[in-house]
Amino acid sequence: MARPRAFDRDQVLDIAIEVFRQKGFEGTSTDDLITAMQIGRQSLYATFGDKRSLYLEALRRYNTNSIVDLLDARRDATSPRQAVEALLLAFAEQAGQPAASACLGVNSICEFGTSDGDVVRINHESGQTLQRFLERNLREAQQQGEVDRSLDTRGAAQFIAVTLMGMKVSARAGADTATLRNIAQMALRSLDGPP
Amino acid sequence: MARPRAFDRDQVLDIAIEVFRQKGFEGTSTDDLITAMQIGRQSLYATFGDKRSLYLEALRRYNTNSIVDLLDARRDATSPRQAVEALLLAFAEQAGQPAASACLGVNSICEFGTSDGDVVRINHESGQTLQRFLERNLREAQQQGEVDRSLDTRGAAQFIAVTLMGMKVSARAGADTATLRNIAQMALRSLDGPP
DNA sequence: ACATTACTTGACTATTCGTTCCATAACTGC
DNA sequence: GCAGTTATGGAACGAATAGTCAAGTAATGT
Repeated sequence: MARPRAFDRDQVLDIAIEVFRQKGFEGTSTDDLITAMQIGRQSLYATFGDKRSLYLEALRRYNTNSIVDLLDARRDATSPRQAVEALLLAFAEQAGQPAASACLGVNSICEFGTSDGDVVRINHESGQTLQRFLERNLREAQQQGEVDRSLDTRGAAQFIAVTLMGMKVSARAGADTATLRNIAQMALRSLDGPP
Repeated sequence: MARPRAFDRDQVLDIAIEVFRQKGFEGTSTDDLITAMQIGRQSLYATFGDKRSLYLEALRRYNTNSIVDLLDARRDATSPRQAVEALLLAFAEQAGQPAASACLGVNSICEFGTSDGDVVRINHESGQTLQRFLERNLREAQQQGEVDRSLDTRGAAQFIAVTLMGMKVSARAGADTATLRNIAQMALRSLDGPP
């Protein structure tokens, strides 16, 4: 019917994600974006609306993919506790690499706080997804006796999620895999019962 | 000798800190600064150099004060383990309040990563101070049998520090005091020995 | 009182910002 | 190949940006 796009939408969106991860929202100019994405200025505005819309879409996509990657790590786990362990350790492995880049979700929280309702909503949603996964696994692990029976699984799931955020900041500050792995293991200790 | 400043340097620096905490480095304009600080543009440049210098000085001062506040929470503690507990719980109390604002240190890590050497250095320094405090207390607590004897105190101290960072991001996302307190308590569980 | 010093004020520059306009190019269904 | 439709490229917009300049003003030591 009409002239088709000369670029793949998702492909250039992934590039935008990478730029935003490295420079943040305010730190990224539209010039940075079109240079990295290798598309014209007009194409950017026609395809994604304005800079803010592009950022929100990038954040949505990043969070979704991020959760998928995270949950994918548990595929070989043979027990619910192992699933949680695998998630944390796989993250340590990946985020500790020198070339690893920042978490767009954590960055957006730090940059916007609670001032931007859309950002809050997007992050809350993916936060809930992770929370549900952790809580379900911890409950099951509890039933199998893999974690302390007296543990509040909801609180424990929140704790694991917060540890993960701490690890993300740590990784952004340059922490290596060994350090992150150790932190993951320390967090897992708290799931055990009292002496 | 000559006309004295019409404003208190530290006082307006504290205001700059507050602005940077809320808006980040890139998100803060020099207009934002002089408006909030209530000083003239020239006074800002004459007193603090350029925007970046002001930011670095704000970060240095914030980190120093932040550590002091944090360590001050342990003054009533009667044991090394209690000191660590008091630190985490006092932070939960303070950061969970609705009016609490962001941690400039964590924000700077997220915004700059490892790209700005000065930022890295400043954060590293205060990170080390906290790390030393935690490690010393955990070692002493270990000697008194308050924490697991087989624990690697250095790794445990790193873990506590990372948990604290996670709590900071959590608080920035809007977590309340009760949630943060629970996370602190979960982290402390990991210091106990195995069942 | 006066000279010296330096703070203050506000205008100013040059650049960069996000966004839009417009003419042109490219593709599809007929 | 033509008409209709949409993508593209570049120029241009006003607003905002970080930083500077120069003239006026206030406080101090002598």
